[in-house]
Amino acid sequence: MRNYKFPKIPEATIKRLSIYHRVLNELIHEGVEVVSSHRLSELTGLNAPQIRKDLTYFGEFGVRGVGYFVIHLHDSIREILGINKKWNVILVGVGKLGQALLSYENFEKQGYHIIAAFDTDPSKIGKKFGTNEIPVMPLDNIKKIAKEYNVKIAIITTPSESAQIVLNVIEEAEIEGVINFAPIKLTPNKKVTKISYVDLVTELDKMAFKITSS
Amino acid sequence: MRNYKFPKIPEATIKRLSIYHRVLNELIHEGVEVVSSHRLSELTGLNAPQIRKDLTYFGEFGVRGVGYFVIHLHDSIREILGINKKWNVILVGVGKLGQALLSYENFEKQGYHIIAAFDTDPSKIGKKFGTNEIPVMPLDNIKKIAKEYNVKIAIITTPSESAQIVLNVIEEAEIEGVINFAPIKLTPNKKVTKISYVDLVTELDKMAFKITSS
DNA sequence: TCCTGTGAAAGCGTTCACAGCG
DNA sequence: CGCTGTGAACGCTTTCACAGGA
Repeated sequence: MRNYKFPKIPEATIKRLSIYHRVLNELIHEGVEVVSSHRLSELTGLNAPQIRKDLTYFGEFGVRGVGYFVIHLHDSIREILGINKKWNVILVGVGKLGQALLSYENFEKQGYHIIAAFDTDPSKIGKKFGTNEIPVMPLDNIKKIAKEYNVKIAIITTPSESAQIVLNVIEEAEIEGVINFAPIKLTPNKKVTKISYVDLVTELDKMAFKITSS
Repeated sequence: MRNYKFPKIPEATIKRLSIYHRVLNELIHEGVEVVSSHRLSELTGLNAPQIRKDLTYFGEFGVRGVGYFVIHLHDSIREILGINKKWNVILVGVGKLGQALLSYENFEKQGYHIIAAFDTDPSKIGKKFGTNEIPVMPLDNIKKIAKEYNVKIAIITTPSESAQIVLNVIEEAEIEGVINFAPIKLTPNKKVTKISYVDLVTELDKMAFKITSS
């Protein structure tokens, strides 16, 4: 397997790769075989030199005078992002938002399989959610399940008060990546732990500012 | 009212202001009266000069040798972001994710009031969701409700296929800001329309990359 | 002395013009 | 000729060291 530990890839480039990947998916379904950076620009709203630059961080995927072969580029991006294989994921905090994510079909479509959910509420344990019938278990089981299913990513959708404790448990289970929906800063105990934040109120605040200041 | 149309405020600064605001909220509840940029740094994980710089884009809020008065800074940020008043918001697309957001209490707490939800599914129309009993209406009502309640922000949680059509309707209703959860690029018809994207699969893709490449 | 405010420098990401090649 | 690949320039954001003031 190729080593993609390049030194200076902008975080924003990775985000855009994910978007190219989605668009290429659609092009494949439409039967399109070749696409230019200009066409990708139209489809994504990003500009063409940006797209070319992003791609060349990882190699030369295009053909000069022609463009990019859709399937080849799609596969290459999958390999780069590491999504050419299934990822088993767990979710902690089966409130409304957690339940919504357990039913979110795009995760499964993109190869993210939520293998189990966890909650402290006894009335939720044993229940199943989503079309995949994802079972809810007590937090004690996280370590066992994570080992058994090689889980590397966890989603936290607990209230803010519980999120740090949950993170501790998650790190105990050797899970490396956490997507945190709780609006609170988490402090990892291990250096390897990667935490990303999805902050819904912040999104609204940014929008409020834009409207107010325009 | 002061005019905050400053020329060169980084987008990232606005996001951080939202975070400072949240932390200041907590400090107020703890009865803390004064806070230094160093302490804010600990609480947010951002570094202290960054915090000072962010704040001085908008004025001088601190006292040298002392720090920032929590309540004063909190109020100032509210005014800057434009969240010193209630915002009426609508949500379009009452699927699982939409329903979860209709029940998301942090919106209401922060002054974002979802006034109504909209869907094309007749079986959903007339129902009410969330603790605030938010009613679901047909899309035809968007314009009327938006006018009546002075709605400036809409949240789109429809499937990708419907999102562009919904945006068109939203723009008809003179709504300026859209937070789009559908994983598709939307093309606004008006220059004033502001669109922000919350892309859950992209978050997972970024995490997959980080883990794979580490 | 302490902590904020800030200009200047460094660092980083994007844009551009064109070189390179089918 | 067309479209990719890319070094260099540009512009934006963060960092830093210290000036400024209670």
